[in-house]
Amino acid sequence: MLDKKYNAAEKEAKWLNYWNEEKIYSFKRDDRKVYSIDTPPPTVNGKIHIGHIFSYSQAEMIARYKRLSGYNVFYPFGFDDNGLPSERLVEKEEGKKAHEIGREEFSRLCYETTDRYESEFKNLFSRLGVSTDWKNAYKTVSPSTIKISQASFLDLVDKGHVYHKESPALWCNECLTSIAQAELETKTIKTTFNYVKFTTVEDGEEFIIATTRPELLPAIVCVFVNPSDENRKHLIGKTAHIPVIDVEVPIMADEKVAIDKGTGVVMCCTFGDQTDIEWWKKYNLPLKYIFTDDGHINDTVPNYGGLKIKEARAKIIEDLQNGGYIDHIEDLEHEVQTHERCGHEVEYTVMNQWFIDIMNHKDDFLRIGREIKWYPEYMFARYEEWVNNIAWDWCISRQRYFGVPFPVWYCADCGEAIIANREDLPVNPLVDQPPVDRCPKCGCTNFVPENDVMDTWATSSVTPLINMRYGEEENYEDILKPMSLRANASDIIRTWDFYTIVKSFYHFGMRPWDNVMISGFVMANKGEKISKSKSNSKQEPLEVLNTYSADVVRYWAGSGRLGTDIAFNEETLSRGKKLINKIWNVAKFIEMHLADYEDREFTDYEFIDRWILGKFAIMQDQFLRYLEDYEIGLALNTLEKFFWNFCDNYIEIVKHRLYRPEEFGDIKRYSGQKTIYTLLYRLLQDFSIFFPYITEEIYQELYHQEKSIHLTQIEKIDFDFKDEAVLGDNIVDIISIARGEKTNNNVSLKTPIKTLNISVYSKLKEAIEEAILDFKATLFIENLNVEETESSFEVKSIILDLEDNDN
RNA sequence: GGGCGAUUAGCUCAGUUGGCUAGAGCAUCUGCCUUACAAGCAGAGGGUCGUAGGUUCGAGUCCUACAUCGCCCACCA
Repeated sequence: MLDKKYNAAEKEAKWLNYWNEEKIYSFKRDDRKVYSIDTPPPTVNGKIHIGHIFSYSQAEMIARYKRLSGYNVFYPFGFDDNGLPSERLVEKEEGKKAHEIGREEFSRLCYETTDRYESEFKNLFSRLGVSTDWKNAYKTVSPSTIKISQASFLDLVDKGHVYHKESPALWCNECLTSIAQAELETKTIKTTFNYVKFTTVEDGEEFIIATTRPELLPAIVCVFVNPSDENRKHLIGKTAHIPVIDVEVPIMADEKVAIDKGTGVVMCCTFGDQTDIEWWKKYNLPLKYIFTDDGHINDTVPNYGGLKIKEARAKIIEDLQNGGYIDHIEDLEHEVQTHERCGHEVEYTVMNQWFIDIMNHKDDFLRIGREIKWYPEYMFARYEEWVNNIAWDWCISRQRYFGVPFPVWYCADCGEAIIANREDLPVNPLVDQPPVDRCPKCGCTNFVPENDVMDTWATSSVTPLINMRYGEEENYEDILKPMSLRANASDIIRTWDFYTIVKSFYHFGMRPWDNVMISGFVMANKGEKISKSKSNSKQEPLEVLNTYSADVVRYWAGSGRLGTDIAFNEETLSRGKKLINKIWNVAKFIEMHLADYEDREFTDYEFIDRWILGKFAIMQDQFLRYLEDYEIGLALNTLEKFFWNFCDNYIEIVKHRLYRPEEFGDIKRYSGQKTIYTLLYRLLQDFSIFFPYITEEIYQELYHQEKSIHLTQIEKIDFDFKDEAVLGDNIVDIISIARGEKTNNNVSLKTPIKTLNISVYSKLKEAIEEAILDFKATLFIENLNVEETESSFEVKSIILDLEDNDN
């Protein structure tokens, strides 16, 4: 027997435990088709926020849908505990910087801390009802993952897509590491635009350069004007004298200078921005690098050495002003590039870095991107735009500690890079010996290890390889190449999706997955994104789960259109709560009427039963079509709408027949029983995608043919009652009008109708005659007069038995 | 500046390839204890579908322009 009230907390704990013990979601190879999902390993940086709940739920529902559709679902989970986010977490918890703690101890703390958070994460996601096989869970710093990540590196080395080079790279002087273009976040800051007077050495002509970064004056190597700039092209070929710094640099011509921007004269420093690097390469300019790694001016710079970058800026402006070299200063608000992990402005540095070639294969990445089906389709445009706009190869080395080490040593004499052998992986060059005794180039016997570790994306971009156990003897390469689905939020299209495509193309020459499903964001308030740094997410996932139950939270997470942002909305949650409650109550009602029910072949359905079965068939068709397009929210909406109609109209009509067999006969009652038995089962299956807990509870009480409702399969519909679906709706319309009449008279719906006069088209008349007992019982009709008309229908008059109501 | 999306009832949102009178929930108002459910049920009011043009027999839906909001990118001279 179902309980009178549904106690969500108790039941959810019970079934979660049951699923774990019975291994309901475990993955085993069998002869079914595999549907595989590449799930984002959440970054282990301390907090799961409500946004995770949202986007993971959506992919999870697809896993359940595919399972119900008969697929063998491969749905693993991972934790991204590798790299800078974990390091920052540990630094924050310890209140110390990594270099103060020491490399070895720091790594130990990273492992310990991430382990602790991962078990919390696991509990939270399990609680949410994530139907993953935890046996296949991975971490991005485990030995097996390091092995695969290093193997990926070796494969790319073999294929010539990796190079090691001294090259300008983006540098974060807060995190003390190089970073990749994808890790940049733009930020608006207030600064000043300084108009500095320069002069030509040849004839002392004054010209002005506007700059926001005067501290770069000591790094100036050249001045550019546009060759077609009529007012300034006479400067080309002359020499510029730099005030205060007192150096001379050539004035050159380049088309890239915008005549109307600033003063039309640009200084080129090494390096202030992307264009500087381009010019530096193009014209083979000298290198004057003036910053230290931790954001100071180099000691070699007179007067400014040792100052922080911003201090130097202030001082040089002051010096320029004192010397009369400032024409004027304007306030300016502009966007700067910052490191997304810490929010600090990035600089450029030149050092030895490992790069993956991106620029030479953009066309391939676009082609592969087009082979993948993107849901919603327009998300492909974001990918395409990103690929088209990439300006750098992918710098994968990080001057950090906690991550996948490069399997590389260098010859101490000649610098030749020695790469590990594949069979020795995983290796840590800081501990392990190189695979050769002598440098193959110069023959010396001294080696130094590579200190850098890999970018965290270098590893998370191989999640399909991790999932397929790439390079292992027992692997899933045959079933996961490609995987069926990648699911993630729109913010990591440019990183996770893009880099995974890059790697998959280089390793296998093919797409990593067939489909990509992109979810939107949870907004803190309308139009305000939840920010990692601002922590403006007011809803703690665990608290929300405790308050509303997992099923209800999933109702919220499953609503809305795919790819569309959503706000955390109490109203949606209370609507979900009501729906859950209604499911419970109707199940109780149905259980009550199935006490003597035995399932057997039966085709002699009553008209009203055929109506609701026909309505269900139409709904189910739409429902499944939405799910095929990964439109969870629209599918749920369709299902929900049908369900309320089922409760408020069908059940209200059929209940009389169920309660009073003496009046209607056992066969008519059985028809109703069979209908509610069939439909509740099918509804539970559909709802189980969204509400795994309550559907399991009801299924186990009422049906329990399988070990779990989540192991059942949606069967094809073998009935076709399209005509009844339309005619029945018209009958319901008439019922609604008659109910309205009662309501308008402020009387109970039980009030008898003395006489109901209606006129209806002939087919509807036949239907009403067929459904006459149900119809009359539902409205408490004493006398019914049905007139026939050409088309349409009308309620002519309703005479209520008001006296009866007074009793 | 470039790309993408959004704009529909007081609020949150559906509205599929153009097709009868534009829908739902919440909120508001009016009723109803009805042998599952008052956390319920039955009703009512509420919209010139962002603006202006265009295509069409017909436009919330397609096209163009504009406005507002959001996201991503570029912009450090």
